[in-house]
Amino acid sequence: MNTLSFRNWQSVQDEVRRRIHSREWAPGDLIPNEANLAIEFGCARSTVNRALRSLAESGLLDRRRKAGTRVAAQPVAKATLNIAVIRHEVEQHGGEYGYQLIERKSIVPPIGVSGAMKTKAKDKLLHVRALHLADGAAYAIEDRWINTGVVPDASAEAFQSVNANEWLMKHAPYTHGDIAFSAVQASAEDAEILAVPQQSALFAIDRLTWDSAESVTKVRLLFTPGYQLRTVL
Amino acid sequence: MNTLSFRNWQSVQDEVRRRIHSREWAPGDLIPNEANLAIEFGCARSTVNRALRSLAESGLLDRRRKAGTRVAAQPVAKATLNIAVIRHEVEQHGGEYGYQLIERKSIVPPIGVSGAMKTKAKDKLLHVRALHLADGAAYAIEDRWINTGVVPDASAEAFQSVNANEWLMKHAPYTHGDIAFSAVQASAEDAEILAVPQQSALFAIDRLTWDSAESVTKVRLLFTPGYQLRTVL
DNA sequence: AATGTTTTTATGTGCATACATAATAATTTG
DNA sequence: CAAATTATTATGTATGCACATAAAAACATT
Repeated sequence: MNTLSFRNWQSVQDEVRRRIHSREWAPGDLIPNEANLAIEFGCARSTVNRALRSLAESGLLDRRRKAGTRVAAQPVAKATLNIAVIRHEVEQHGGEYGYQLIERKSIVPPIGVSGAMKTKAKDKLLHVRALHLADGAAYAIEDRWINTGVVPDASAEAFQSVNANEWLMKHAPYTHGDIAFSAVQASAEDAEILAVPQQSALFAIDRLTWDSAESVTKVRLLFTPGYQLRTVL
Repeated sequence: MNTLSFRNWQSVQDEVRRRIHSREWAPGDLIPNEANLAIEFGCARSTVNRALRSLAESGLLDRRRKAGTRVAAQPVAKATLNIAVIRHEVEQHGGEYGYQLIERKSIVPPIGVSGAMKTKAKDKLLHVRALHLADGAAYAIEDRWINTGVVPDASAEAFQSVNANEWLMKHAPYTHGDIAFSAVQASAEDAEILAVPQQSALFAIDRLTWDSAESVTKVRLLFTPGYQLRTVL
């Protein structure tokens, strides 16, 4: 075994990847510890650490103190999606972005919404419905609830020409959120707005964002048939 | 300005997060450089680097050499999805996992499939269709093509009791892949197999994995209505 | 044998220092 | 004045060392 020299963490990572891929280190196997790998690779332990940590983050390795590092038995495919701003998404595909407000009013939301947003059942929320267009054609319907208790400025905004997503991005900070993807059938109204057959399968993104313990906004985006959300593994 | 002491990278990260969240550092703003932050925080530059690098990875900061670090104007919501093994997904929800082979044969695929998999148009591929069950009820249909040129062992496997995904995980390494999510209408056949109304909106996951320049497998999973893929931001 | 305690060990992190690299800014040159 | 050249600067990374921490393993105790 000639002590080849891997002088940077990327090449160490590549070498580890290669060994896993070639089954030299099979799924479930315990691999040598950092100190030994450092000796073998002719670099500092911190360099090995950097490489292994990065691989662990991407799900290829499982690491535990004292227990050591092993090749993930089930490389849980971690796909990182970039939930882009719709404007950018449209423009990136060479289309011209358009926006159209459908409805905007302050009302008491259905119990499901106030429940999810943890607002008082009788509190009014700002309801905004709008249409996103690509080259003049419908692209996605947005149905949004805004917690004006948390974002009072929203009450003064018409959302006539500014879309709510971009406005909120600038004016309302959030700490975390959850997001869900699903497939839903187009309602009669949705189908008409999107100009697609009734019962069409629409791709839905539901997002709920929070500022600490308070909800900021809840939004559902319904995309026209054919929409795909893609990423790499 | 009292020099508070942040002795670990997590707390530095928290403090940076706080400043961004409080708009002390607004979206688009250039923040102080690592060296100065290190002085202010009373820690080493490498600690600051660790914190900022991590924030950049999660999309909250944009960093460029010499240009410095700025708060992302559009915190591109990066959602990391864990595309779990179906068995685990079912079992995690407290269900009993079941598997059922529908069809398995070696045939010349449609031109769309050989094109996507970059195999010769006349080469046969192994086509496997199967059903994943949760508590005896249909959960998802799997429609898969396996490149037996790359995974010859698959020809000898019946996939009668072992599902193809788990078998491939163990026997076929891959270097990368792409994945796409979409909504599709159930075909008559799919609807029957899944025992759902025709034209139901189904959530579809299409995955294509590669071993260097050669495709390993192409699979489409169609989930029963109501399926949601969730994650946090 | 079951329980609690101590040791051991591999990863996790912090620090000081040095140098690499990319990209901008300043300067020189034609 | 435009183009090519040379600083300058902020991030990126490698290294050696020290110590922290989680968890397994060994040991002692009841």
